[in-house]
Amino acid sequence: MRILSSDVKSHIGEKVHIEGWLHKKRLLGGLTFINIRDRRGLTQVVLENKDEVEKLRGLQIGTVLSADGTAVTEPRAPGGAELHDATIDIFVRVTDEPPIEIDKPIQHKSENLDTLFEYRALNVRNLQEQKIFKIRASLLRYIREFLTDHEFVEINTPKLIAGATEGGAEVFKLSYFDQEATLAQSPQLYKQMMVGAFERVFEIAPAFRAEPSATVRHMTEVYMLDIEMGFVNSHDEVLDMVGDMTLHALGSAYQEHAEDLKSLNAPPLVVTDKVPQITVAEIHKLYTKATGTDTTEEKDLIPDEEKWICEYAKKQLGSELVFATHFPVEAMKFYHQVNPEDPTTVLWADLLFRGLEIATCPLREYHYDKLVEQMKKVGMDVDHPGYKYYLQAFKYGLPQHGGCGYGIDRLVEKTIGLGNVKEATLFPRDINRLAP
RNA sequence: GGGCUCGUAGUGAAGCUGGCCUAUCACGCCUCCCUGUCACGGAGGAGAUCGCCGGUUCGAAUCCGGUCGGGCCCGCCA
Repeated sequence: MRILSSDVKSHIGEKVHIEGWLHKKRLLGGLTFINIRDRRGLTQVVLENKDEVEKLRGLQIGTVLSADGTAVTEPRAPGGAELHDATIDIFVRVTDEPPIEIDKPIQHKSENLDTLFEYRALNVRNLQEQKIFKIRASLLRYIREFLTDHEFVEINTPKLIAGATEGGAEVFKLSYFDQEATLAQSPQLYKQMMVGAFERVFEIAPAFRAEPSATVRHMTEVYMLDIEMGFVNSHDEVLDMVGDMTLHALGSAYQEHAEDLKSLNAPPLVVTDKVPQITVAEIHKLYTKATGTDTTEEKDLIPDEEKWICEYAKKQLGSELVFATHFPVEAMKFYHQVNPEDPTTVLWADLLFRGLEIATCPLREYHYDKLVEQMKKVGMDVDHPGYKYYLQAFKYGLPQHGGCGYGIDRLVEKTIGLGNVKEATLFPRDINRLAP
């Protein structure tokens, strides 16, 4: 019966059987230590019998094996327990020398990220590297937990779609039998349609962007959390939901992974009970005053401004999370709702975290006639199959609604304090990389 | 797409104002020694036509041109 590494200490005095990968060997002459890795971590096994050590001759790290031995308490052992009088049994012999070392910190210097991804299948065997993806899984779990608790229904929408969905980002085109199809840049239109059925929906899925961006914050395939909620009376209701969800996910992950985050040099989390809001116009004003670079004419926030306002929010407001609200109407998308109290702005906010935009959270235009008008204004074909089914939902009744498009990769990157969104992604896709 | 920058054993780096480079170091690998290691330690060893092509030169890892491949910033970006 196999037991796992973390359970060895609860079987002291018993003969136990463990299975895993050879993670490290240290031969000290008459005494040999090996570390066996399983899904929980490492077990130190002591081999004193020369025949057992000889079984490992020529075998490399990664060899799959089992060990049978007596679990003993040993203060000198990592974790306080280890296996003695062990015999080993080899399952899979690995004789090729691995191209990278996995028992030492994995290089994350930007110049070496290419090597990181080249050997991704191997470097996630590094215990530190694994933590990134366990934390990612936890963040997703807490997000699902929060949304489910708030009566959101998780949906799945198609990624193969007919023609252009919207202006903006470039789409990937592909042949679909005798038609042309595109890969979805976002589930935007579908999630809005589903408000008509479920009121509250969310989806966690990849989105595809054919932008030739070569930066530390862009990929061509990104994991998006999309949320949409109906019957909202104000933009703040949406921002509160997204803000509270983020606080729940971050707070819980920071608690669950306190040690992991510390060992990854993640910065301590500085947040308040509610995510503070600052208008874009105010940010431009503050930034211009502080740096001398005039951004008051910009319609969006420039990258340096995003960094600056996050520093400002942390120092002045005690929060590393901040909403930049009221984007100017010049930057609006056809489905955004113009601010009824100030037609020069739209009810659209971006959630910024540690210097980076991680979510965009607008209130939608929900009146059929107004929406059609806004679409026609930007030259969209409302009869195109990409839009006509979307408009059906509005024609037959959608309440006021809003939501967000939320970059999961960016959230993970910033939570851990990594420098590049690709480091938070197992198999990143960018202009140059399509494999592994 | 524009600008800048980098390419040297399996990995990470040094050398790069030309010759002392027959290319250095660390980790990994191989052999041997070592009974408490945990980035074990010690002795020895193998492993690189210095991304590729061409040029300048008596001589190129080093200078020049081209090319291929990375990276960073800007732009683009539901």
